[in-house]
Amino acid sequence: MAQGRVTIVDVASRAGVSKSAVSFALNGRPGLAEETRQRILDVAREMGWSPSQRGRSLAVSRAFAVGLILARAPELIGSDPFYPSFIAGAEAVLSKSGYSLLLQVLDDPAREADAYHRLATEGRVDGVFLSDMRHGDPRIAMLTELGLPAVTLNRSNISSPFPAVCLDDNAPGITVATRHLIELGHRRIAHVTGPVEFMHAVRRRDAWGAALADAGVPEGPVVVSDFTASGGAAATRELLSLEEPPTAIVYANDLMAMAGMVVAQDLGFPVPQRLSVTGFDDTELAAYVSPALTTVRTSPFAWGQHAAQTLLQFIDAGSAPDVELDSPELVIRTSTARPLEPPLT
Amino acid sequence: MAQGRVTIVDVASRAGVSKSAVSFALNGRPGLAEETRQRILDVAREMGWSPSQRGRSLAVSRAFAVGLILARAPELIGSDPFYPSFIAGAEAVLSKSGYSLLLQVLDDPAREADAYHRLATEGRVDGVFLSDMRHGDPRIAMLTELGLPAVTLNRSNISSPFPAVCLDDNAPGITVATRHLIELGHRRIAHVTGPVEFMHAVRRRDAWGAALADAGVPEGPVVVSDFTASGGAAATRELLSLEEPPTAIVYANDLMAMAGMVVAQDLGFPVPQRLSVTGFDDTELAAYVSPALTTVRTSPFAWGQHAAQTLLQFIDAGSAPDVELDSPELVIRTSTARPLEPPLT
DNA sequence: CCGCTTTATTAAACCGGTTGAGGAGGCGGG
DNA sequence: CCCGCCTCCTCAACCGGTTTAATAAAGCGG
Repeated sequence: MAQGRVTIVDVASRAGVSKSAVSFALNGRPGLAEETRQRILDVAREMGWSPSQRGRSLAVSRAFAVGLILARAPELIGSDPFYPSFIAGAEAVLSKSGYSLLLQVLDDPAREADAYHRLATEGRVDGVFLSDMRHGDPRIAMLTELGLPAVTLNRSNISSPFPAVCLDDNAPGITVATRHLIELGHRRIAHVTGPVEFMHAVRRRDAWGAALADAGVPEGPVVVSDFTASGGAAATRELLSLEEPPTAIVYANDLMAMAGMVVAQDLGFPVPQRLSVTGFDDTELAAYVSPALTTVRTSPFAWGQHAAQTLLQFIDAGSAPDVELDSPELVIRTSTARPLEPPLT
Repeated sequence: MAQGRVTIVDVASRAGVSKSAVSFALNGRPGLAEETRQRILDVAREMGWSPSQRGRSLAVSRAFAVGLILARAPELIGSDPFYPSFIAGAEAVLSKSGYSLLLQVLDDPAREADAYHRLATEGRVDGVFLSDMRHGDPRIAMLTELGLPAVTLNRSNISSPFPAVCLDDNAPGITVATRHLIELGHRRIAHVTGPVEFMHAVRRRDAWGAALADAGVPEGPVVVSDFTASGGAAATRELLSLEEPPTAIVYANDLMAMAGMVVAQDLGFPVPQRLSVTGFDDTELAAYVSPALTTVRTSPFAWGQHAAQTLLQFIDAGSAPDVELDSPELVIRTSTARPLEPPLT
């Protein structure tokens, strides 16, 4: 059974009307007697018919799908809890609107341009999410050229015709984390950042620097890392081998912070007694390591929801306002404390 | 510019041939002069044309996409590194074949049936991955009924018309972890498992039990948990409050194990001196916690690759053999050691 | 009872490809 | 010289919907 799929003409003939009538009924268009509409819908339900997305897509020139392209090394994707939650949030609003999410994962960032190009020319999607914004991000020009709608997750540093949905774009999360350390009395505060090609990495770095400058605290050392546990461990080892090791480290994500804490304790820097540590993300595990990690709680789920909402609106209406999500909050746990020796003021 | 997309007829007229000719050239069908074929392809490339997936899909009654439906709570998805890696692996082979991955995330497992139904009747996908197999999994009957091809990730306990791609299906990973603990001299070995509706949870439990029975070691206590850090912490607290606490715990994933280690140390059970711990997954962080976690290394990426390969073959040919991936390997680190007091034999 | 408007419905074109049947031209064999 | 066949290519139908324009029927004022 279920050999030949049931199509609109099957429904039409069963209901004794033309296929146009079925289409009208389905899409709630005016010009059909209420009774007829009802009968058609009843027959459709009874026959278990849903309109073929293929036919529909072709007719209305829409894919009813949006794309997300991840151009990160697979192992990095796995450890970062951001995407799954973001996707869950986006999916929640997409599926409600009959849209699907097309996910593409690239190991080789060089093939990224090609991937967007194909998504666009093949007409597989009506729009895309642009994540991990970079400096002078080339994807913006490319998508403009292709005529493919997009939404950027936070802003790039170049002007863009696409709406931006921002969460912690100016890194107030890092600002408040840094301030927290300053208030505790720290004066040698280091920073472990992500790859500098990412906007969010430099924004966080800048926010950290500005918070220090505001308080008249000299800028501590910075190590550029890569968001992985091994990178965080290496960066920490580097910082703690300095002649004057920092008394606190602001990490750009939880994973590096958690790995860093272990390294610190191994090197004879108990946390938080001799080293305070802050993370970023508030992954579930952060509350269950020892000491529990003080970190910045972001809400990727909400971010996904708003990004999807904005993207759909932009696709529909041709324009959509930027969205600024609530600043993330600092979750203070036990990985931060006053420094052992008070600073010489 | 880019107003009207370039279509097959544009290419045809530009190349001075019919659209059939263009189609033939594109799909490498015989019956075209080599020179003509080349000219057509040149024109197509020059005009930047890729065939519209919409038209193609409709004509050949194929979606050129496969689906993955995740019916887990969003926060659980985020912390589990399995899916991102699995998806990356699947994507690697899918995109090579011109297929896309449709990802759907459901908060409410009750809506799962509906989701599969729509995917099938709307014709959005040509097949799906079935993950997190459950006892007497109802999805198998549903998909059979819908005529939607599928591949199951490990087997269900009911017969299935779909090929299964198995990794650690009989949980040899847990077996070897348990044996490792037995060899170290442990005699009170507990187990923290995932929700029992999942096949893999009970398979792991059974493997643990069998390994103990094989060695003539009495079965230790079992706590059913939920794969989360908080669940792992709670389970550990429960186990260590027993009158006779275990000297070792086999956890069903790393996240629970890592949270469990912290709880243990807090309760005065230093790891590995008074408690040995094994995890499952070998997440990146596992090597960077203290003590470093002894765990079972699975390869979700390879699993994704094989699953996609098998699914495509099954869609194409109507049948595909089951695949049995290599058993995962035990990575011995420092969270396991001989028990303090030798057991009274 | 006619012509005009309004309402309910349908026929047919269209979206952009694929595909089976068929036609034009060249060539070899009878 | 004609026929048949092969090669190369085109025509037109088709996939399953949407949408525009046209038609049939009904309402209505005069």
